[in-house]
Amino acid sequence: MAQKITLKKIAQDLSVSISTVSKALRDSHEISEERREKIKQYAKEFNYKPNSIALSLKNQKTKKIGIIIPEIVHHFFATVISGVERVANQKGYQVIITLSGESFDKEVVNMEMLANGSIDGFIMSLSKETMEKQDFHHLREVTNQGMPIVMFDRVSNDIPCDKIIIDDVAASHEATEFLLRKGKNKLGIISTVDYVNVGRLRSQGFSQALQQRGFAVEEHQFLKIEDIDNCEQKIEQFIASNDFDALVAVNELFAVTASKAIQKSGKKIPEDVAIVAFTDGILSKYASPTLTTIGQKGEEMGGIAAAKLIEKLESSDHDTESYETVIVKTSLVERESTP
Amino acid sequence: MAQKITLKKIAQDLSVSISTVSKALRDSHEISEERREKIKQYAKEFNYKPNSIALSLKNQKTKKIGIIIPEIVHHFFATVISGVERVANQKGYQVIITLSGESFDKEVVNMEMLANGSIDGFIMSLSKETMEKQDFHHLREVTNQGMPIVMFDRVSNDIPCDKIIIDDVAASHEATEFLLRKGKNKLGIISTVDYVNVGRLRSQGFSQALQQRGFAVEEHQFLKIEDIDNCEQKIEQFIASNDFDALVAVNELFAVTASKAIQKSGKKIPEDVAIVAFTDGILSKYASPTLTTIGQKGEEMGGIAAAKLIEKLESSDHDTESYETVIVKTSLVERESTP
DNA sequence: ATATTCTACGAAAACGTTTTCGGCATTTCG
DNA sequence: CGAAATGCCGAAAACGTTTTCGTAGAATAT
Repeated sequence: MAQKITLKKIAQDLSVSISTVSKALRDSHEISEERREKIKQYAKEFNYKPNSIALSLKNQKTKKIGIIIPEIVHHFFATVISGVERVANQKGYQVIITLSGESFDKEVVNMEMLANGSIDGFIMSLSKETMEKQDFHHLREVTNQGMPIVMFDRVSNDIPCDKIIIDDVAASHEATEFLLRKGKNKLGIISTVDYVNVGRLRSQGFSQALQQRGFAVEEHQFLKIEDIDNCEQKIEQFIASNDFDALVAVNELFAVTASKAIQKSGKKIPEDVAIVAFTDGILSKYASPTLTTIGQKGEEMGGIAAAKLIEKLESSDHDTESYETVIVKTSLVERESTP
Repeated sequence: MAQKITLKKIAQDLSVSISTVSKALRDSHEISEERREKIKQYAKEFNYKPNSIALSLKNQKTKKIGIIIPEIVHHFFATVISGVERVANQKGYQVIITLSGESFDKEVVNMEMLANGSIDGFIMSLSKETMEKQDFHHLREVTNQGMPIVMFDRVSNDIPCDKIIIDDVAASHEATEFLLRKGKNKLGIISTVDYVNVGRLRSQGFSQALQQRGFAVEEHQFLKIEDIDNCEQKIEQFIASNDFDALVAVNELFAVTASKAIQKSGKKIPEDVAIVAFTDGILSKYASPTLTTIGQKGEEMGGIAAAKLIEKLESSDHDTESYETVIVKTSLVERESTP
């Protein structure tokens, strides 16, 4: 009903000019105290709030951050968003989210839609398809226009920008070493296909730890899963055809699926087979048995990403072009799935 | 590096007027074919895309939808967002997300920030604090300005707007009846405090089903949890001090916590105690045993919410003021926690 | 030849701000 | 008393679009 109130309307109603109203509301000493008060009171009464679109156009800043992630229903990504939102909001920024659904095309389209003035900068994690194609022209286009990007988790070395990652190799190394120290010596890893960098790097850390301790590393110890939806069969087979006494899984889902398969086969966790999973999410906490995990601290990563982006946005534009890669420490959370 | 290209720049470079460029790019027959082609080619070469902020200001439409939810790390809310995003994107809209963190104040602030021109309409679920306070002035302010709201899940009857909910009473009734049919007759429910409407309604459905079958309904059968963080102790105590053979839980977390407590006490699921949980999320699917649930279809709810909102936004403004409440059918997903 | 209709383009307004500049009226200073 | 300074306000530009309107010249019709 009540029309949106603008400076113009206030100006008309009070028979002054628009500039006078604007100045009064911004407490300019150019306006006499009497007028200033009258205008401010009127504005308050009608609940005037400056139109943010107009401000964006004027200032060439939107105070909005664009996020592009593969899926929001993955707990890790949800925690990252949560972290981004927290620090962004606190610094007066808002967050626009789009989902690539692991599709390259959708990632490109969403990126283009956001890049046309809707936002000041990006925070993103690449889709699986993008990782596979290694096609980053859309990112390059955006950075060429001077719009900053901060990448996290699934990043590309081809793009110069700030990056927030965990040291996947080191974390996987640590997890593997942890299992070895517990006396396990027949290890396997359930990972993703190699073009997903986190999968490749975690496999690498696994191998490193074994070799360093003088263990052989053979192909049959690696399961690389492409499609998360029907991983069950592959995992069961992987377990049945090997005599593992410990497993590393690159995500919770693989871990809990493996856990169930192991228990179904009559073996005990952690006595017969121990498990360590990446991503300390809700599943690990509530599975039976609960899972020892490598906490990825998504909330923290999101917070750092937002802080870095905003810092770049608010620095006196492009004085120096330097990019940083922040490595967030992981933390091993011990639960029931390891001795 | 390369500056953002605008109509003005194209016009300068090609020595024509801004309006000519605009018309040419929109394929106006007012411009000669020769010029039109030249301009279009130039625009394409420099990858011109109209500035969306300027368009928003001009058209008084942002093509953006604002979402306010309590938390994003709750799987149900994540699925809703996923649904909203899907249909919004498909219809050319983008999605801005803010989180209330169950806080009234943050809900109000976020709402005010978004209402100043940033978006065309809201999709939201109320924070717990807002439900408790029953203070909806911020919603009323927004609707008074003619901005449409669609509420889902946690809604208020005091606000005239479209609503997307499940029939909590009926669903809870159905779940309870299901347990009774399985021969269970000592039932309990683990719910939230009453000011959260879903908790109250689900308790109500539970009672109804029991009464309809001639069972007594006593207070000791109800556990109402306020704080989700340390629900464990309360649930254990609830189970220990009652001799239930079946439980209804209003969310997955309560259910799996109860499940663990029951198993710890040496009882078997579902033989000794059966469990039905609300919200068919990831936890139910992977818990041990897997949980029979009432699927809430968050993705679908989100999709419907977005469709309804966009329909309202694109209808010839305010011809009729009619509001609809859509009740999304729930579906009982049988798994191992019931016989 | 004059009047009318096209064709093809540009000027300008509008969306809602902020800010620079200029100017009138009054006061202060020399 | 004249000049400079000050207080207070409005006009206008700018951000990037789209769209309405006007118009100059050419083509057509009378």
